[in-house]
Amino acid sequence: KISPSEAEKDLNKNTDTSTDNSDNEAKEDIKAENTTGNWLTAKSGRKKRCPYTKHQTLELEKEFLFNMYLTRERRLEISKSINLTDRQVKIWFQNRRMKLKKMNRENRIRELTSNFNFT
Amino acid sequence: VMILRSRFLDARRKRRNFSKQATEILNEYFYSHLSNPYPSEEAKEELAKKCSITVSQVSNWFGNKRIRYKKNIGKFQEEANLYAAKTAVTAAH
DNA sequence: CGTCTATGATTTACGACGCA
DNA sequence: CTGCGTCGTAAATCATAGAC
Repeated sequence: KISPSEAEKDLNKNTDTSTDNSDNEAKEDIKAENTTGNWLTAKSGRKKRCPYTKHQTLELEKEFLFNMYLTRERRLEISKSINLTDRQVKIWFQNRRMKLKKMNRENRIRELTSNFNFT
Repeated sequence: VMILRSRFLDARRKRRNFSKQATEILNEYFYSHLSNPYPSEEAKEELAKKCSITVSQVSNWFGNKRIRYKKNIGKFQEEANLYAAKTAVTAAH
């Protein structure tokens, strides 16, 4: 439960305890280099985000409507038909499922709120 | 009732900038945790409550803030100093 | 009032971790 | 070990509130 993505943060983590009391003075040095911690470490070698065309999105969306999860075969067909790599299609479906989950969460809350206000 | 209902539902559709107080609270947290501005899920919930926004909105805000701050630290220097001073006072007492 | 820029939200792409 | 699942995020991009 505590685990969620702590790993990545651990990499950037610093000892907060040292920050609290700190013996100032040398602060300037520390500050200049470290105030921002390492969290701004850029991710290396990542592919630049490339917005998909309307056609690609539409096809993906249609397929998602048919099934939220893809078989390897289907994934291959689709990626080929819309000119995306199969990795991109895999990731698109993962992201799409997360989006759906988020939408459901919001709808649930909204409904509760509506009832509270109007019934 | 239905009118009020639809009004409420519509209101939610348009994006509004957050209130000044909300932005204040978010910035205070951001600048007082500048070395690691990644609130935990619990912290996000608390911030969401204090700001009267959703946890998702808190996440969006931090995501945007981190990347925009990083992209142009200079532009945020004044703001950073302002909140640093403010939290210093708070901490002082 | 019309231009723009700042701001909140959404879309790609991963890394870290999980499980079978 | 492979391989695909979720989760949280970076970074780019979108949409348009709002400042000017």
